[in-house]
Amino acid sequence: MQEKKRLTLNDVARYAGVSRSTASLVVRGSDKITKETSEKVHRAMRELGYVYDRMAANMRSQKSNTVGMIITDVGNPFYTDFLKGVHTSLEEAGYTTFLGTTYDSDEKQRELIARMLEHRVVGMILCPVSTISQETLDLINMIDIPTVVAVREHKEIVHDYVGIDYVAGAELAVNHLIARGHENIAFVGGASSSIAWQKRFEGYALALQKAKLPLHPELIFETAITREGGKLAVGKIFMAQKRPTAIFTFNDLIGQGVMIGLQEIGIQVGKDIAVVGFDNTAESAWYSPPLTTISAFAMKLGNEAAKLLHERILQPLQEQRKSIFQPEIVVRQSS
Amino acid sequence: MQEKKRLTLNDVARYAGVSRSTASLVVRGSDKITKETSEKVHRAMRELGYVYDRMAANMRSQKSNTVGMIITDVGNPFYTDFLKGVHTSLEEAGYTTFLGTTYDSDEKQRELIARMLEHRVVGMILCPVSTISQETLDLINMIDIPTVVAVREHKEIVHDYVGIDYVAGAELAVNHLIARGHENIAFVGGASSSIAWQKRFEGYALALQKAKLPLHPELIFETAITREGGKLAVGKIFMAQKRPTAIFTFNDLIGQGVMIGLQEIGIQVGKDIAVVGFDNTAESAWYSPPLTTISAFAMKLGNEAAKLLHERILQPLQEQRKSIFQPEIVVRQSS
DNA sequence: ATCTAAAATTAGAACGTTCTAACAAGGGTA
DNA sequence: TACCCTTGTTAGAACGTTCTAATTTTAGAT
Repeated sequence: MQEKKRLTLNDVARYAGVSRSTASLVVRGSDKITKETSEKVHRAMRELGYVYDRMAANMRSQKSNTVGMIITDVGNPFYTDFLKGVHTSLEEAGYTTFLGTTYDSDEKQRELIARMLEHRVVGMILCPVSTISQETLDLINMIDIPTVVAVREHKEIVHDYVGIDYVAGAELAVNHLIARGHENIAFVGGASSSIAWQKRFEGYALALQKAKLPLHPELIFETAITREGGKLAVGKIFMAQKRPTAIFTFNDLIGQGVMIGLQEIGIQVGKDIAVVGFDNTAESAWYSPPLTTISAFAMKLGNEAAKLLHERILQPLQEQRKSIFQPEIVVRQSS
Repeated sequence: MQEKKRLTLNDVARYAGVSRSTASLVVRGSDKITKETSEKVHRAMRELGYVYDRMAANMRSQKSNTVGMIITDVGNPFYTDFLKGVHTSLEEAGYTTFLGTTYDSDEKQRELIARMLEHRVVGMILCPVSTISQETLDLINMIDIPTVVAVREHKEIVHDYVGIDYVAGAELAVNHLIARGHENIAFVGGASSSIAWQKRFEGYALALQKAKLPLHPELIFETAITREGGKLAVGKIFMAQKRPTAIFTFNDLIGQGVMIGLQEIGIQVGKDIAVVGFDNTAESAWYSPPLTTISAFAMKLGNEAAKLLHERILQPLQEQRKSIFQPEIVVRQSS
């Protein structure tokens, strides 16, 4: 089995009758090269079937055009929307992206960050896991390349941040329900240990307080962040003494699960009970009834994250930036 | 602004009092290294904050652990399920993955393949766009690294293939509807120019033929492959003289759109009319009514693609393999 | 002590590109 | 003619690692 040697710029140059340096300038599209030389070299590349070795180039020039993108879960529509936003923007700007998924594991996240750094990415977009250990926090703050943290804020992290105002979003949702005349509003889903939960809870409590309504702790239900979790919660909700007339859920996924659970026991969503979600993932418009929700602009968020990253790569020394979107409520038939 | 020089293995070696070669062996976990030396070096790395340069390593050793993954659309749940399968399996096997999305553009696909090759990926998983130009076909067949083509088969492509038997799947769906007593079964969605459509159509026609039922061309509707497309089709379906009592859709996305469209005009899915989808994406179980569908095992498909790729990387010279899953029907309330 | 084989370490070339600085060719000016 | 400037091209070092082959150290046997 004879090893066929890899074609290098040297081979191309020899074939075209120029020096390797010249060939190198040609592949990089330098304007110091005559048209004829350029054509000669391009023809040689074509005829030999040359493939540029970007790794060698990157290693020599100490540059790269790859960025790392670490998200939580490709199964969660919010993150896929976000991913889509990031990825299309980055691609437009000419970057190639490494994908990493943590599945909310702190250790996995550390591992992925390390790996991205070893690959000499030129920047990183990071959706942190929900509960970060001190060790990981230190690692994140030690990252010395442009990095944008997205979706989950953490005040001790020094990098740029892109996210939405969860407190305002939750307030918006609960205000909407209050305006519809509801007084017993449940808050369903998520884990109270995560910052994302705490922010939403803050908005929930704030809205009740401003409307001078009591906060009933027995109307707070924690669940797994899946449709299944939402569906299972329905049973618990109707076990409680205090029956809610409206439900605000941690996100759309859970909202959808709750709606299904309710329908299964014969409760009509939008009529017997109101449900409001959070995230505005694409599917929510397509449920029956369509789910009222708080738009988190996942894709726009992704675009913005990519934009911030790109700008920081071009200008690494600017001060920390935070880009926080104001959520909007999308009223549909579920409430 | 003083440039701080990058830390290299040389620095680590000097600090630890060994040679660079030894340090190199340590980072690679060679068993020829004494425990003490290894510890010395590791301590040095930790204390200096050394970051391994995998690109330099890859370039010297002419190896790499990155693979390219080119899919059509992160917005399509089938592909995200598939992506999840591929990605988790690859990660498990120790690869780092580049993500590329074509949005079904032939040119974009060519561009992405070229870029992946330049990055010296060690293998590639490719979901081809629906209509491939000859130029792209040639490019794909010229790829000289392990490559697995997934989801869309193309008989002229020489690489390994992972997919499902679309003909059998469509037949399964239509048989199910026939068994339920339906005779006028519409086939809705997709573009007849794509192979994916033709295969499904073949199964659709075959099932009708075997049941000695006539095929009504006026019951075939092409649409965009989105929920919107499915919803819009509903109007057209009821404009036709021949009213179907059952609808087989190109995929779940369209099936979901069709269901919503039907419900909006007051038709009860599962009672007045039956709908069967294709793909079995996670959402379909969560619609109301839950959508009967053909399971394409998107995630399993992804796992299998990753497995085939891994095996071919380890053994490049084996003959072409095709792994074709037999679909299964998942009967739910929509039919 | 001496020899030998095995084990651990090392020097220096190599990977395929880019970078630096130097060189050659041509054209304008004095 | 000599000089300089500009434009295009090039030789050889450099990037940070691994590889090959050689060297040193260690351990066991005599």
